[in-house]
Amino acid sequence: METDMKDYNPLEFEENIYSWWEESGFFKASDSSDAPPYCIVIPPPNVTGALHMGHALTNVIQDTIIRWRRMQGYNTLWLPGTDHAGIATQAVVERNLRREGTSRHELGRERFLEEVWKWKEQYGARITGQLRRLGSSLDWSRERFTMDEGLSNAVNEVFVRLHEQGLLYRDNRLINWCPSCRTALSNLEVEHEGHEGNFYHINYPVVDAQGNPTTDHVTVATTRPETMLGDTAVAVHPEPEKALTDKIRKAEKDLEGSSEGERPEKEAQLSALRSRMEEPVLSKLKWLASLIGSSVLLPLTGRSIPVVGDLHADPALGTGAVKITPGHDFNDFEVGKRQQLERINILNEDGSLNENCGEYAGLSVLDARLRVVEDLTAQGYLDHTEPRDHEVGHCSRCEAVVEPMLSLQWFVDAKPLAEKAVAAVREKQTEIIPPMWEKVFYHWMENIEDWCVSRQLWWGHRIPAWYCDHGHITVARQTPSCCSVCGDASVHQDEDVLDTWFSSALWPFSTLGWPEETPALATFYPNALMETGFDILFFWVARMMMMGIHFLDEVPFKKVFLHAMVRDNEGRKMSKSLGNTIDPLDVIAGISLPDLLAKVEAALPPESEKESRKHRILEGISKKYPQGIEVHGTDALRFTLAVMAAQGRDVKLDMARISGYRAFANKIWQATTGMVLPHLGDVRPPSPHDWQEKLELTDRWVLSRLSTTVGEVNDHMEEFRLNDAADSIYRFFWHEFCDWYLELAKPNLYGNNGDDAKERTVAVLCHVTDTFLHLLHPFMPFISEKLWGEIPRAGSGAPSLMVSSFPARSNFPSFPDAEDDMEHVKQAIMAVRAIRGENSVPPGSWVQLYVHTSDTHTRKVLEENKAYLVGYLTRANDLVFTSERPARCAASPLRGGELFIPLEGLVDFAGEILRLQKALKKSEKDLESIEKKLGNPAFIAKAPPEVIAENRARLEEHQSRVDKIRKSLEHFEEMVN
RNA sequence: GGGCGGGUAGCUCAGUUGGAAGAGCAAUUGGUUUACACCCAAUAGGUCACAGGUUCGAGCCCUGUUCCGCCCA
Repeated sequence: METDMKDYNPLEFEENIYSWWEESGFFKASDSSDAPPYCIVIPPPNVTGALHMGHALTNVIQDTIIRWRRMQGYNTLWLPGTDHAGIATQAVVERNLRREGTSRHELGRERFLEEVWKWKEQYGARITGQLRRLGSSLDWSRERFTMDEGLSNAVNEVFVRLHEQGLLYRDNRLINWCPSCRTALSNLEVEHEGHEGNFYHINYPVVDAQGNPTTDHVTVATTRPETMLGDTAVAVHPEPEKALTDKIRKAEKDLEGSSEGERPEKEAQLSALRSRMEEPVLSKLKWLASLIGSSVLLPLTGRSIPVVGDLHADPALGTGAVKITPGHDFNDFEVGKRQQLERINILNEDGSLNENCGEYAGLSVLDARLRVVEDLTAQGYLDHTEPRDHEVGHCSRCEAVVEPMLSLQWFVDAKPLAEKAVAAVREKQTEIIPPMWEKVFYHWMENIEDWCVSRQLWWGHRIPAWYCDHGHITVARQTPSCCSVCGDASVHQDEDVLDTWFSSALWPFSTLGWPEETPALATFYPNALMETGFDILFFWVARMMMMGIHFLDEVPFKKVFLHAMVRDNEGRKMSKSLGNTIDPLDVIAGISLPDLLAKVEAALPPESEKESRKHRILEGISKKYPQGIEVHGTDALRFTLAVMAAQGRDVKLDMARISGYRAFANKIWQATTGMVLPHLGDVRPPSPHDWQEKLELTDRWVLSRLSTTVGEVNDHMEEFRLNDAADSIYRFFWHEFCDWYLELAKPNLYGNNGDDAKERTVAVLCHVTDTFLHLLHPFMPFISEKLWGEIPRAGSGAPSLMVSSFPARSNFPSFPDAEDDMEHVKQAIMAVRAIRGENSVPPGSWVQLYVHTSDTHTRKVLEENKAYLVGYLTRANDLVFTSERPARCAASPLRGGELFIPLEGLVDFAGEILRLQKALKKSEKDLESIEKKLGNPAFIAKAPPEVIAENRARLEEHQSRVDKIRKSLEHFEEMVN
């Protein structure tokens, strides 16, 4: 061994190894292999972002699965790429332009797009760099970007075909509008949040046949009084009495079937309903119904608007009358369609009030709200106000309040597409893991609404639709020379682009060459797996399913594995504006506190540039990482994330946990470089199979444990239980191989047990290490590759661990008898250690061991392994088998015997008495519970025989333990007296 | 309002058809014996949120209560 391998320093070799893998072409998949295909396409990260821990988690899970499958002999393809992320990217570049004192409008479309491409090149490279640093074995020769030519063709093709099939249309409808991004959004891009607000009750005077206000009025209530400027009707229920009667009947039935706990609430609901049937409420509702067909005066505007009868007005709620604003409310829009009401748009694109609002034009929504309320009060129209929380939609990108607005946009008719996707999951053509997400998937898909796909942006796939001066639409794959309807040559293309998710929906097949019939597509579609966070189940998975099935008649992937969200250690979602995102690279390579602070500050979005908030965020970081972040290496981070892959919804990241697994990596390094490699020559030692006849108990034991571990790892991986696989690996290596086998091997390696013993032990060490490194590789690719490279092997082997064969269960023997016998040896050693520890026997002093046993097998095992029971592990100089209890001894029960250590002269006996009393108490408690169980006739009658037998054996064992400890205590008591 | 997930050791979390409560970190005591102090040995620490139920047997299944979180409307 060279000296530079003395310490585990991951930064010294991780990057070099990655470059070597990549240059050697080990990541490349084949389009023409006989091996079974296994393909994962990466969920493309946002090109202008930087990867955070969430991305690290998803990539580590995918890479671990891919590496395992590759080693199993699959033709694996893990396809990399990035997403152009329309709104997000455009916003970042625009912000940068503002800083430079210009804007996209000043630059013009073409030059602006050049700027965005520059950003894309710069930040795209940063992301692929991060992916490489995480060890991701991606086939970089197939890297894709959603706006590549091929993928753009796929987008056009899909747009045109959907249009031809009548599944994509243009319409003037109510959409979600972000006044800050100045674009339409889909429902999914709006996040709802509760806000404190007021419920304003406003009186609309009834007008007579001549159009003059009367003294009567209809009261409506709203949390958004400014929208009244766009009201075009007031709706009331045409048959309030009947509606209430139906509701009461239903509530009564509901009450009958409800549980004790629900009862009070249901009773309250029922009595509230009944009170609506009492006077004067009922008369008031009936009077409202009688107004249908007449009109009310809309205050502040001078307009008269009709009173319409519509079931949307609920006689059980409020005044029974509701204002209708078809231009700015989704429910009202539907009422407006039914009642053929006028739609008035009251907003400009920037969210201010437009010319339809008279004197309020130009005000922001919030200012208008204040002014409207002020004027209503002054003019006596405001009945009263009460506080009320209401839901407000926010843009998921910029957090601005989203406004429902009338707009001409493109929509996908999603229902028919969704039906096929639901069927595919029901029929298990695609399996969702964990299965609890199936329900969520079904619920969303079965209630899916049309998808608004046009965006008023410049960055993205320009909509392949052209308009002529006569208002005709031409949708085409190539730029048309004239209108397809009237032949007019004056056609111009739609200015808008498509929703980013429109192109990501095609990702599982557009990346493989579709619509061309490529060999890659034939080989790797459907993909084997889609692995991603549950938060984009709808954005990605659902839409990929819809598009994949629709255009290729086959599901895009056979399995969907959804992992948890990474949160900070307070359980908050990682977000740049909170400043709690961690760059995985900083965990890998470490970062000083000043550097970390500078980095976080630079990443904070401009909204956080307020000093106080910024200060708070930075202070939090200083508190959480007072020393910055230490070096952990990629392998430690990967192992931690793999262990955390099990969690359902949240992963709270704990730096101490990562350090713990770095210690594991160090342990692997130390054991391999310090205990295994130094004993290997230039030639690989023979396999333990060649030593079959001469294998000792300890050898057979460790080989058997290894075999079990191999089986467990494979089984857990099949079920996507990465955490259990990682745990098996960890426990075997540290707590079985290192804690026991390596220690037990020392007499053979360093002592005078002869060449055979040494060579045999080296053979086992080499074999176990080699196999273990294979198991470890998918989880810790770097350290495993590095150490494996140091083991001598025959010339014809694989060039790299990553392309060698993963161990299968059948390759190794299992020795159940050795595992059982080994327990005798371990038990005896642990007993000596416990006695020494608990009695504070001076570490330097040597003791004598006595074992009393009448069981011949126990005696044989201990005798044969006597060499391990004495010596440095126990600091015992001899072991003597005795038929009698020696005097003045500490004692410990063994299975099938008892162990004694004379304490005379070493310590006083008080400690030993205390120790025995504690042990007795524990054993008695165990014994009692087993006796109780076996004493129960029902247990004997009904429990399976093997469970009964197991408990009988335990009873016997505990009984004997208790007897032995009691005798020892008696012995001491006699002695003391 | 509808739905989902969670409450297990001081902390972060495992616990796969119900059959002896686990890991890591932290803690206490002792230890540099020739792989490792990123270590070794020993020890302590849990009414598995609460209340019922099913069962021979419940952390796990059922019902209810409560607290936390998320999603949808």
